[in-house]
Amino acid sequence: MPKPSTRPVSQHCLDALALLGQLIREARLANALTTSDLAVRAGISRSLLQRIERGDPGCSIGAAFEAAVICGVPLFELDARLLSDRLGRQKEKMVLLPKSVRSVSRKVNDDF
Amino acid sequence: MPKPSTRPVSQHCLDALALLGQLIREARLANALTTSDLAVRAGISRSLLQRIERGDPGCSIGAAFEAAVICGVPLFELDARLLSDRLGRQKEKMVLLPKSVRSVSRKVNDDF
DNA sequence: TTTATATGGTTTATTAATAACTCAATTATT
DNA sequence: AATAATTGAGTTATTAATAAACCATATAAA
Repeated sequence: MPKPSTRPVSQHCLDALALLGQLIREARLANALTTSDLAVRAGISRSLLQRIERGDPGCSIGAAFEAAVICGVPLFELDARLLSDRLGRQKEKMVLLPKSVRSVSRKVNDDF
Repeated sequence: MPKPSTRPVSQHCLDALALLGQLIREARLANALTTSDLAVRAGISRSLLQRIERGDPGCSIGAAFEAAVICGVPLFELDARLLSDRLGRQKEKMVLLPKSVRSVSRKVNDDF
């Protein structure tokens, strides 16, 4: 028996997870899919899909996103057509950013 | 040594995961946070944060969302202020939906 | 109302994620 | 160019997620 997860999660994060779960459930019903149907299509178990719809933070993000994608829940308000384009533009932006950061105050001069 | 995950994940899903990871990384750098900094604030290990930024589908959704929230990546294009409101409205919508669905063709009459 | 199906909530064995560490390579600053 | 810090990637022990049962309840259709 696995111990229940003890990782602290902020309320805002729990809210976002709950919303995603509800959106998936709503989209599933709108497409007239049973939990079993969607689980099979997503390649996951029905019990895992139930936890995803409940907004369980312990689910793998791959499973949750797959379920969302299959029943048409837009991730980041982007549809499939725009996603790859945005990925490319994002990469270009990243090139302009520093590869790493340093602490602003790194050595205090206190020999006086 | 745990076997590598074998769950199939669609390309669209992988793209969405990669985008989220890049957005988190960009936001982290914009806030001048090291991977260690953000990991500590999110209550996760640095190695897990690295996987999240890489878009690994096996990460827990709670860990990924927490990291995103902390460095200000908007989930579902919603900020914290609007999220709880939308959660409420979503619940109201759900009440109007059927609680379960049935297969359309459920019994074929083939005794003739 | 009856019947068949979907769902919610358990349990347990198996599988994979996670934390903590190490080390090499990059990167930013002086 | 030298130095110090960040990052990337790999390893292993521990912990938790997942799949697959099961059953009770709720739900939709006849």
